[in-house]
Amino acid sequence: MNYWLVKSEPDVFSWEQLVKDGRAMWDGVRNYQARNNLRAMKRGDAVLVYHSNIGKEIVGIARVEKTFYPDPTAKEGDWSVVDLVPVQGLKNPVTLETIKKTGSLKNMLLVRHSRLSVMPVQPAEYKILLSLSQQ
DNA sequence: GCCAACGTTGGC
DNA sequence: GCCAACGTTGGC
Repeated sequence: MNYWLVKSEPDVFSWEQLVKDGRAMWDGVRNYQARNNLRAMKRGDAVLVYHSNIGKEIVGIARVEKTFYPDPTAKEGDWSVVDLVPVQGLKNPVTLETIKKTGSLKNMLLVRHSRLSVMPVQPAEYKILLSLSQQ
C-alpha cells in the first residue's frame, strides 16, 4: 500500500464535505507532477487530506476508491481525477507548524515543495503523522 | 495583502 | 532553446 497527501482549500472543498458526501471525485488538478502522482494511486491506498490556507493542517484519512480516469471538468489537456472515500477524521489534526517542528518530518514534500497539491508520503512519515494525530 | 517559489507562455 | 513576463499557489 502507498501513502499520499492531497491538499484542498477548505472553503472550496473541505474534509467535512467529503465526510458528508461519502465520496469525492478529486478534480481540478492542473499540474503535471500532481497529476502523475494521482495516476500512480492504487485502489485502497491511504490518502491524507490537508487543508491549505485555512487551518494548514492534516485533518483526515481517505482511501482511493477508484483509480484515475479523465477529468470531466477539464476543457482541454490530458488531466485526471481519482475517487476518494473518507476513512476517518484525525482526533488531533496535525498542523504544518508541528510538522516543521518535528525533525523526522521536516523533509516532507509538504514542507519542501509547498505548492505541490498531490504528493507521496513515506511510510515512516505516515506512521509518525498518525501517532502525532492520536496524542 | 504581500511575496517567494514555481510553472507556463511566447517572443526571439 | 533561452529567458522575460506573467500567472498561480500557499505560507506568513
